[in-house]
Amino acid sequence: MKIGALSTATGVPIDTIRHYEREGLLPEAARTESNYRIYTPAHVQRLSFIRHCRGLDMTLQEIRALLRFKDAPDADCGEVNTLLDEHIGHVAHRIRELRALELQLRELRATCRTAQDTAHCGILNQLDTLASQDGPTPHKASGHVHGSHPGGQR
Amino acid sequence: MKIGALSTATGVPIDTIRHYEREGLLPEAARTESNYRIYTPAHVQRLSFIRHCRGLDMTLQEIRALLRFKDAPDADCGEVNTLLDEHIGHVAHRIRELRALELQLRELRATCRTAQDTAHCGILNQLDTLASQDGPTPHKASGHVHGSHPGGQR
DNA sequence: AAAAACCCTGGACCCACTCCAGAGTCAAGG
DNA sequence: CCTTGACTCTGGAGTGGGTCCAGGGTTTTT
Repeated sequence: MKIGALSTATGVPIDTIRHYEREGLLPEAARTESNYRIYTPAHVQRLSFIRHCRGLDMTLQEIRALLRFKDAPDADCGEVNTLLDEHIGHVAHRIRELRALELQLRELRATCRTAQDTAHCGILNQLDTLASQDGPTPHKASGHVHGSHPGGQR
Repeated sequence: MKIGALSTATGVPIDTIRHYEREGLLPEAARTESNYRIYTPAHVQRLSFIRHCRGLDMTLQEIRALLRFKDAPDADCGEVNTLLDEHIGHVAHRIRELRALELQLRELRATCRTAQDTAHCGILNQLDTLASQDGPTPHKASGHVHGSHPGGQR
């Protein structure tokens, strides 16, 4: 199958497939005479695996590590556990952060119940006041779970 | 005060201050004869405001919008509410996603209690099996709250 | 006067894509 | 046979929110 077929088979955009190949997650595909990539069912399986891991919010690096374990069937699986435990830790950490955040935002929102002019807006005033004390700082790479906005996807 | 003083006063790295200026969040500072930026207490206040909003995980775009409202004291504050409500929505949405994710990850982790060789590792096998059905896909820009890994910070 | 500390600009880099330009390839229809 | 359109290729740029660096100039301290 060619790349378009792999794409529809897995639901993964073509550009992303090529990206995974460049990043060494998918092995380089065989080529036709006209330089088209040719994929096998094994590729479908591997791509689905990658995609599932991405769905679990793992980085490509983590997935690469997981794939290395998969490719070395005699290796110790303890490291797989470790990797996963760390990932769970990051996710749990980020959830706690976001919950604290949501609470703050709701409190902030409560300071403005009705629409008035911005000069008297409780929200803006509150943000000003909070700014002169010092509230939360943008989260640094404390874990590895990032903010509330999607990355580079449009 | 010069940029270093502003940096220590607010705890915001120098590079980040210049970045905010380039992005139009901080007004361009006056310059000395030798082209050094000179800041006033008003800058400290504004930078703290920005930083507090970033701490609430708003994008620079959202903060820009908020600052526009702040700079137009007669404008309708209803839009501030709307902006905040949307932001809260995104955060709440991402929390739900991450919770579902954590649950999945814990289930997955439970399939491998003890370290064996990877060929029999419940986790890898499980990921394979899940891959052939189809599980969750990487979250697209459904809200605007992104994944579990920090953005470009080292 | 020399050394250290500060400041400037402009550019590259991070992640995981996403989009695009410009070119080549291939199957179906006229 | 030729055209049209769908498909594929490569390489490069852009996203957000910074961070880091080189290669210079300036100011403060010793």
